[in-house]
Amino acid sequence: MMQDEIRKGPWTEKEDLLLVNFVHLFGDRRWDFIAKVSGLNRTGKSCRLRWVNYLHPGLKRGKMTPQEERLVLELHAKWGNRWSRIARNLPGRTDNEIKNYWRTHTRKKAQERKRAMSPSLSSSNCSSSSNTTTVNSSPPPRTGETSFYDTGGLEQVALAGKNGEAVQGGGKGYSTDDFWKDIENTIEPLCDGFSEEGCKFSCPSLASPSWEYCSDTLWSFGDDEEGKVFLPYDEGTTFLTG
DNA sequence: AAAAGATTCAACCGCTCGCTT
DNA sequence: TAAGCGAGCGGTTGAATCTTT
Repeated sequence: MMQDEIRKGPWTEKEDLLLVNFVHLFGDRRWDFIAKVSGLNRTGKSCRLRWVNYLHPGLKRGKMTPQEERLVLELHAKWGNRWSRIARNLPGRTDNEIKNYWRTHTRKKAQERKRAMSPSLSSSNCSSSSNTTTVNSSPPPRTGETSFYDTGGLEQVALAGKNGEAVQGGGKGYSTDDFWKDIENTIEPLCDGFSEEGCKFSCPSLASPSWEYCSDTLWSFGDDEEGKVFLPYDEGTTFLTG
């Protein structure tokens, strides 16, 4: 078969599209298999990570909302560094994202504390109670919160996939929704006549932006204990687990 | 306008867990 | 029951981007 030089490092748009297609064909479980048959020259692990952290259609990108921040703090206080567990209670957020957020958050706090302690020992600053919900630090406004993919980059890739080559920039006004519809269209021909028992996707369901579908993946709730969590997510959408 | 420093985020690594044979 | 394999998780790192001087 192909030269099996395992690729590492950043993913290209082409690889992304390829991966998305194959995940839709074979499901998001058999990563090793997908890695092999796709010809990506990536490890299954790498494919999974890319999918989970970046390509998954249910992902919310961009800044954490204050509610999410609060929830992260609360859950972290409860569970510690169980990022995936915490992530399960924040639909659209990945463990990696939360982990990164937490790191940033704690570092910032540490710095604040240091600053508060060193110069004048200002006693007024009692905000640094170990890990409770005193959140004064929403992440700094990152202008240009839009990445290539935020601005429809991946969508463009999808289109590119259709047209056979990459499209640069300017993917405005093209929603994630549209993207997944596109993907659907892109891969439908592939699905046709391909009956792999592992292909648990019926293509038409792909476009669903909400992807509650994920019964057994990313954001399945209530796998445990005090799992009843109110999620202040999305115009009043309330998830109750248990 | 350029350089330096700080921050964020994507990706890799190693370990553990769970399923299958 | 034990061994092997694949998937998932948490920690860590390095590149890219943004902010400040």
